[in-house]
Amino acid sequence: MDITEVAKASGLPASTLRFYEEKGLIQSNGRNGLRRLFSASVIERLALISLGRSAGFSLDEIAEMFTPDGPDINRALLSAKADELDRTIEELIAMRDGLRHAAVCKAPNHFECPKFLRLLRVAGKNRFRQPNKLKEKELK
Amino acid sequence: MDITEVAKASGLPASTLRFYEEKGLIQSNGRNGLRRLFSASVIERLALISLGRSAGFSLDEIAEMFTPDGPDINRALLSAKADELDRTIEELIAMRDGLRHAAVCKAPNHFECPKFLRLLRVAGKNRFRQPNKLKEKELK
DNA sequence: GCTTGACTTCAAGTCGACTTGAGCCTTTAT
DNA sequence: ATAAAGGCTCAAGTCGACTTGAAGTCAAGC
Repeated sequence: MDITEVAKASGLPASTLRFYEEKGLIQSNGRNGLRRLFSASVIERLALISLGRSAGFSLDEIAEMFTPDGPDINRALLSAKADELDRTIEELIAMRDGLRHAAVCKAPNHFECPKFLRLLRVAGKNRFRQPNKLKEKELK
Repeated sequence: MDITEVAKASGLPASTLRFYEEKGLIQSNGRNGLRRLFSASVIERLALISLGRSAGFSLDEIAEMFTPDGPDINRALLSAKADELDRTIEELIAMRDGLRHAAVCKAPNHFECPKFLRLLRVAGKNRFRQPNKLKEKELK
């Protein structure tokens, strides 16, 4: 497959594919003149990369997982991420409940509402970095 | 309170407080010489900002919420974010289950495991940008 | 009176994951 | 034969939320 086909099949722009190749996340198996040739299996690989990204792995972490240096490093890492996700999920649930409440709360000032204050305490504990916002292009 | 007290009370570095002030997220009420003076209420405000960040609002969005131009813009926005969080939570739950499964799965290749493939499909739908990783400093 | 240390401003740097641009080379259609 | 389409490389730019650095100001203690 050439890069455009891979781009279409995966939904990723060609620039990203080149970038991933440079990072060692995918390989092209040869060239046709200048042009990269990919085997069809790269699609699954890309799906796996998407999956990893969605689960919160960085590209570097994903790259490591693809070159198994140790025996069970992957499994340990996977479990650890699952645990991490678990915590994140609980935080988000508290957050969601708080938002929903705040949206309908009658109290003139949220600080007078005990429910809200409880939420505030939860949130205070979990200050983690947030994703960048999506760009227009990525939204449609 | 001076900036160091606020920093201690809020857990945020002074640089962040200056940055927030510049962005209009907080106000200092006067100076002692050059030095900013803050009223104690800034602490609650900062907690609210933290809360907003944790819930996925950008600083700009938070700033907007603090200057209510419309009547119920806040409530609508809060509800919308709650809905958004709800979707995110479901995705993360699928992701977590998938990771947990992958960590113990016996299949030599995950692509041969139906459970994993199902997860892969879910993940494929939700490619959203991920947070930057935390820095050392922020971890401890 | 002079150092020290905490504050100040303003500009520039950082992080990760890409994207964009400039300038070149090839294949394909006219 | 020539031009458009599309791939190539490499460097630089982008995004948001801060952080860092240089250079200056100021009050307090010796």
